[in-house]
Amino acid sequence: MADTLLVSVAPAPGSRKADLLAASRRLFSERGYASTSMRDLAEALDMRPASLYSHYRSKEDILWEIALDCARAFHHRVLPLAEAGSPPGDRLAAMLKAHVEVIIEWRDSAAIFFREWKHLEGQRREQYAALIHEYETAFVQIIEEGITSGEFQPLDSHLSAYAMLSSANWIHRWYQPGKSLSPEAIGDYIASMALNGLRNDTAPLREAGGEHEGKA
Amino acid sequence: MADTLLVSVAPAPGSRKADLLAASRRLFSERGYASTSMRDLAEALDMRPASLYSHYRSKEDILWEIALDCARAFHHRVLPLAEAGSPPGDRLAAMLKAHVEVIIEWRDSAAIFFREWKHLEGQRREQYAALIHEYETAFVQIIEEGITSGEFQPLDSHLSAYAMLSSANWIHRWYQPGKSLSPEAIGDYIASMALNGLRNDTAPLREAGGEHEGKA
DNA sequence: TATCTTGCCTAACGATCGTTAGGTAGTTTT
DNA sequence: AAAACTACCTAACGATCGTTAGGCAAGATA
Repeated sequence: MADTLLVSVAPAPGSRKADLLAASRRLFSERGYASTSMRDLAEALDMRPASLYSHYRSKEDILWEIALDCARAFHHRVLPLAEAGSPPGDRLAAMLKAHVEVIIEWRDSAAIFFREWKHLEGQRREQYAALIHEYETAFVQIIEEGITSGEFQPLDSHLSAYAMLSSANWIHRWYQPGKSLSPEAIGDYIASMALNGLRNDTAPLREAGGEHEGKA
Repeated sequence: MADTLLVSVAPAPGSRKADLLAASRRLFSERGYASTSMRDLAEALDMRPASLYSHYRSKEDILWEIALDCARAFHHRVLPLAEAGSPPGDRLAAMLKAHVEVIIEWRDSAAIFFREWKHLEGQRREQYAALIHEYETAFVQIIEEGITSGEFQPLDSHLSAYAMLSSANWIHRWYQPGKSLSPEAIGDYIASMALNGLRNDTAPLREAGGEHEGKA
């Protein structure tokens, strides 16, 4: 659909433009887009604010490039895994694991993929919302496949997809490279929890799903 | 610890101050704190910007009150459920369900509990971070109880707690009253997914937990 | 050598920000 | 009836915002 958006045009590594992108990713992610001024970015790069406009025509142009970069990573590395021929559970686990790895690898801009893109305006915002919707739909569809085949419980597919993606999307809040588990181990945990839950299957089973249970 | 922070001093319902809080909750949640100006708030209430200062001494004072209100709801309605005498799995399910219900009931300020509090400064920010940490720790501890008793799999307790809270914290992004499921049903889904996972237990079992599985 | 381009600079524009000073009409308290 | 308080107002302050105009030195190109 919006595939032309996803063709990479990354600046040369080590160039001043790449430095600007890196600093923007970090500051937008830490403080938020609205709370990061062009003067903040300039200071981080030891430049004058006006000089930034030699590389980008506006603050929103920077956000747009960062947001697209991150969307590219998710689309290119996760979505192809939806199409393998294995059972839905295996494919979903692989997708979740790849999703987690992208989040960790793109730590600084993952927050932008989830949050800060809302500061885009007009057509860009609509295009980006479509990219995100397309991405989420891949998870919804594979869950529906699994429900149809009987491999998954007949839960609400949208709610399930949002729940498992959300559980991954918070990683950038607490992940610390070196101190936390490896990206692969975290991916395995998240995938396992989404598919098998926290409960130990060898313990006495309980009824699944949901009626009420003693609400105040 | 910071219990005095959690004593409610809510303004009378229907008062102008309550209107201001409601408008602030909605706008801070929709656009973010930094992108909402005092003039925006004034316009939403059909007032002049300066008049807001008859009710609050600063913009941050408004954020602080909203953030505390929301923290109160979580602490008062969820944490007591951690202390019942039932098995960890049952208590955790009840806590998650209550957590979801608070998120939905406090839809407009839940985003502030999770995100916008970072715009608090100095001592307030530290106090609020402590409140959130205290809240999360209750989930971590009950998971550790369940692991010790053998009811839960021996997964990382912090990671598990963050993952299940996160899966709930995204609800405010898509929940639409009337159109979505009831808060109770969503709470049951989230709790069931966290404990039992998506996979149907009557289907052929797979190994749980986490080693690697054929990464590219 | 002459011209063009690149990447930075100084200076400043107009808009918008949170906030304050000072006033006024209506209500409540003394 | 006098005083005090409440909830709003007009006007404006200084700071900061994204951005632009115009210049200048160094390297690339002709």
